[in-house]
Amino acid sequence: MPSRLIANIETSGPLSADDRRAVASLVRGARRFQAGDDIVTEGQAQPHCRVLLTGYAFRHKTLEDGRRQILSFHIPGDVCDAQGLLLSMDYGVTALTGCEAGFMPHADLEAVLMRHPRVARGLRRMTLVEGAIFREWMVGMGRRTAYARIAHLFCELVVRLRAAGLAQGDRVRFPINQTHLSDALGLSVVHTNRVMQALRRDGLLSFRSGELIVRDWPGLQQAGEFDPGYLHLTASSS
Amino acid sequence: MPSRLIANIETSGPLSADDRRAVASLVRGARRFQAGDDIVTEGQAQPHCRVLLTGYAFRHKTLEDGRRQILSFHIPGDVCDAQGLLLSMDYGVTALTGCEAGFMPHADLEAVLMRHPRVARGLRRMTLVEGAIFREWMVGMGRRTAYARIAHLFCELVVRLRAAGLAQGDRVRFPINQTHLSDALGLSVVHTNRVMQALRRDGLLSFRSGELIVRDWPGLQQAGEFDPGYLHLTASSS
DNA sequence: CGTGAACTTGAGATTTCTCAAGCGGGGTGG
DNA sequence: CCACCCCGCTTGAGAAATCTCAAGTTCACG
Repeated sequence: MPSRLIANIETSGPLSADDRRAVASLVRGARRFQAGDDIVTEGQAQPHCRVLLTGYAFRHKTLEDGRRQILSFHIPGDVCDAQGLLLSMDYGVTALTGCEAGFMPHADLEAVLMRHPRVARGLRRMTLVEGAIFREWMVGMGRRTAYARIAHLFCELVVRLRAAGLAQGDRVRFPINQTHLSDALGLSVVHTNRVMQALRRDGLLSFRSGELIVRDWPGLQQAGEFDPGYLHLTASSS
Repeated sequence: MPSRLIANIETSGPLSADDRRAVASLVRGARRFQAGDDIVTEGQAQPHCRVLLTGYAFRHKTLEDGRRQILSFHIPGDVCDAQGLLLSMDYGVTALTGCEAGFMPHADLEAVLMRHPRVARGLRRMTLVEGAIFREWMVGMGRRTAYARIAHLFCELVVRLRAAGLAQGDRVRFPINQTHLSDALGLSVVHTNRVMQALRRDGLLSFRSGELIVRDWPGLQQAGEFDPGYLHLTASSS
């Protein structure tokens, strides 16, 4: 069932049939969520980790006065709250589309980590890649203009979705709106809107109702100073 | 020797004498670095991970045109490049003061992770806390003003250094200058300077030649919207 | 046909940046 | 011992990026 999760784990090296079986039986009870539902609520402890099976979601931290920072976007095969295994949850995860998420009971997960070192290593690698993406976002928010930041995010999404086989050529269906975009990039909606217009005007992309079409891939990469290395999509290590 | 590292690992639960011995014999050859030296060079693969034993350091990504983003500050007991074990290094680590760093050969580290689950869990927890700090910085850069961002960073440093026993009451010796500060917070040096003056004027802190004195701790926390939860300093889990 | 969400526009206010220069102390060569 | 120099801090002033508020538009949907 959780074949995308298994594929993710295997980027750090192939699993044995037994490893795969262990992961498969670890993931239970797929539950459906509607767009906008909380999959994981900020601050609330859970006895299991959630794995996204289908659909999209995003992680966020929300301040008291409503300011929100989106921390990452999740695609099928991502573990939403690996953090919950050892730490309290300091962020929430919300469904971006209707989606299905399975869960992995913490105790069982611990047992698998213990008995299946290749699985443990794969999950470790996934956590590290996640950290690498956080760092790249930090560079964007700290040191890139709005124009470059938006271009960069779109490059990242396109590359990730392509790698997961969820893109159709230069076209990607990814249902984020300009509010999500602003919250992910630390911009106001108005400014995001204006910069998006500039990106369109410059012929780099089209974007409407959740569908992104890349019109000029080299141009978009250049505008976003995008180098996909940090996504560590190739199976090899250093 | 690497007692601070062991203490860090133990926040996720006590180690056995055997575990501790394993960690101790894993860490080799302390090497000295001068302030400004690269401890880990961006993009360069290494056969070992570096552990900071004494002194301070910081992680950063540097773009071609010189823009730099500081990603985190390291204190004794931190592993600088756990990432290198499984992924190529997409950031560099530079000494902030003269410091000593030991190394843990990757192969030996893998072996310890395999044979000492409590150590593995401790390191896993350390990686997760690191991620939590990244996320909090993202919130700062995306959604907080310069004033709050600076206050927040100082709160974080004070709390971490206190927890490590490296603070003297409300006084903390931490040798960063305003350039480091700007690069960590995504600000220009000029603006950082002006906001620092405002923080002093408001009676929240004093800061000169690498020494920070907190003058009004509740005020500083409030100004930075600081809640230490994300640092996960208490030993317990969720 | 009415409604709401998302997108767009205008205009003025703020924040933050850039450039350019001056200041001050510690270290060094003469 | 002094002059000089460099680094980090500070200041001024104008420019650019980005934000806020407020309103208008579009489009899908019931």
